[in-house]
Amino acid sequence: MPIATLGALELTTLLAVARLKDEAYGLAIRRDLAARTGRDYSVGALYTTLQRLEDKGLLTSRHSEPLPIRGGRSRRHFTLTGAGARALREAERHAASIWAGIGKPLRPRLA
Amino acid sequence: MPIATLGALELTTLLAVARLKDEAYGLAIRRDLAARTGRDYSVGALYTTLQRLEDKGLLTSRHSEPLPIRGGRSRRHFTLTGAGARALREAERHAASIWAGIGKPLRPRLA
DNA sequence: GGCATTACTACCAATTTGTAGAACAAATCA
DNA sequence: TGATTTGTTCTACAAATTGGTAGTAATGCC
Repeated sequence: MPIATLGALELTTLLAVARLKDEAYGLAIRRDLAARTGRDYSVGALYTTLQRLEDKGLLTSRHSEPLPIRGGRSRRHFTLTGAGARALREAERHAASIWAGIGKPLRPRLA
Repeated sequence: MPIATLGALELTTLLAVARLKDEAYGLAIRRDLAARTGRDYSVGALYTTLQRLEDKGLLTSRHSEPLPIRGGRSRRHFTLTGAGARALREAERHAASIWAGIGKPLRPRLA
């Protein structure tokens, strides 16, 4: 069996969680995804993915206290686990590896 | 219509073709993939992918003359099309976008 | 209380992706 | 000629990932 390789949406989602830190809950992640990728992922697609990432041990979640704002119900906050961080480093290495040796015009600047 | 997003193997394959240039034919691509990714893709997986990429118009192929070496039968050589190059640039932008804002600690040695 | 808003769950459908591996083809070598 | 090497084609499938819909829950506002 392969080394549990991440799907495209899984990687994007994991990165969104890493980026959003304390603000990493479902709908915020969904907004981040939309902004980054230019497309809307359905609510179902997102939560399915988050759940799968948690099942794989790359994320954990906890429910927050409700907030005193309109619609401020409890949010499910996600955090990277150690394995999640490792998976990202692994993904990074993989990206660097497959892009290596590709000429400037086609090469990404991951700065 | 979204610009037919590339699968993981499709992207890796496309990059291998870009890198190998004149030496981009089936089995050489397969060796490159193995070296880059650390895993062996089956012959079927590779040619299926190459065929898909050609169907999508991202690659073209032509058969070479046989070579005067042992087992030197005609090879099917692949080249990037304009659309293929564009797809790579698109993939590059996408990668840059999803990785943007991710702190150094998660992206250790990025070439 | 009733409504709009924000958020998550459950369940299911469908597409995409990757796989195996045998068969076929053509070349040199002995 | 027959063995060996390199290379491609085919087919049919298995599994993983992604996408969608509808429903439920909690909150403040009026």
